[in-house]
Amino acid sequence: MQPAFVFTLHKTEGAARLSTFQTPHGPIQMPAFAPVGTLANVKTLEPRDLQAAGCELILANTYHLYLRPGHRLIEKFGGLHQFMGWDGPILTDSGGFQVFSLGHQMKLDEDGVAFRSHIDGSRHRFTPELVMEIEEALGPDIAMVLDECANPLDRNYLLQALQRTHRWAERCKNAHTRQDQALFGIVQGGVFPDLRQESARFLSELDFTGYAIGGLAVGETKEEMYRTLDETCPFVPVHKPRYLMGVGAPEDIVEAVYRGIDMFDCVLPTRIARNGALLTPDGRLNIRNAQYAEDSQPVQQDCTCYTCRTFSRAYLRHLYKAGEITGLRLGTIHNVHFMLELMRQIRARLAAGTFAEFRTTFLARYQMSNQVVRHQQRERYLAAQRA
RNA sequence: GCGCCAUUAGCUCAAUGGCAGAGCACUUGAUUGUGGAUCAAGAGGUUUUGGGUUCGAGACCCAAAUGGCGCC
Repeated sequence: MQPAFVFTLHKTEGAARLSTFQTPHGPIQMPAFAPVGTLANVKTLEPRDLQAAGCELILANTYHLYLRPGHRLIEKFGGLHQFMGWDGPILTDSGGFQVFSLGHQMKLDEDGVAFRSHIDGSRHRFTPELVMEIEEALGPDIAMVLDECANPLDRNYLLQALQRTHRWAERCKNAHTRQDQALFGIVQGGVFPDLRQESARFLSELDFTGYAIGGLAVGETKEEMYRTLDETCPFVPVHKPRYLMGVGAPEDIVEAVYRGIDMFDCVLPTRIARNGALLTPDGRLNIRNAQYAEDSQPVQQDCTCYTCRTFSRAYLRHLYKAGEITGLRLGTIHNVHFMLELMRQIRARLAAGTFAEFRTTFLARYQMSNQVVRHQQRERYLAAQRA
């Protein structure tokens, strides 16, 4: 019988990897980016929009869906894929992160975590076993273990939290039964190389289908995050997918691929789209800025997304200023397309063996533009205003 | 025609005769295992006009303008 999950490493360039991860709902070309659809919905988008952007993986959330509408209800509808009308691969986060960031009156002990709902204050308790039950009911292709995402700089606390997270990982592994669902472990340890390596070693022995690096992009500097990846990736299994949770910004993704990461999820592109920040190769563009009021160009000149093929910056700005929901949707369509196009370029460059060069030129253009080009644009705009 | 009330930032409104402010709107930032939220910073004033009282007036007095209400 054919195994449900096959990870194929096609090529490497330095630490960077070009690969494919086969799932029951299709292959995921890696490095991959997963837009976040916490509530079984990528905000403002529909499955056909995601398909149009070339999306091969989306993320949903155990904590949120357990609270509302409930995992048993989703199970009755045949699982997440059928419930939300998306037949591509889905990953669910375990809810660990959300309990710590959203839940009220959280109480941790060896057995699990008690918390109150951020929606209605009702009392709940997550254990590794319950979270596995919920994720199996939700039915994503990839489930995540319950972990604790602690302050990455608090070494004393991390020491204790790490042991518990490891015991929870083991319990998740033992409780997980679905063969058509992959279970990923989550390496923790903050910014400390010895803790990360200990975590990677411990989890490697449990033989998960894939490995996530958690607890980053939560308060440490970018330099600390990159250094932590340098010191962690060599210690996770080579022939398994590597997933950097919660990252990220375009520059972070390029840097993380360079250090050996295969997959990402992040709310950033969709969230900032709803606030008018649109991604371009020349850096972020805030479509609400006054300088775009009469700008007839598309958001991004060479972009093939529906938004850029169809509408001017002036029209988008108008929609945002007027609070029209279509603006949020068109902005989200563009940002998701931008991220997935970035991943396609990364894969093409890895295939061609020119990723290192791409990293340099992409970052130079993306970051320089933030400081220089946009400053010049702004100066020109202000000069025009004075005239 | 007479009487009463009102007039302060783009809008809605504060401000014992003693430094002219807030909310919204506007201009910029921020946003990393979702937050259409929120946060941070900034700009914005001949207090309707003209006189007067006072050491000092957005406030008190006189007149005008504009708006609202009431009564012949």
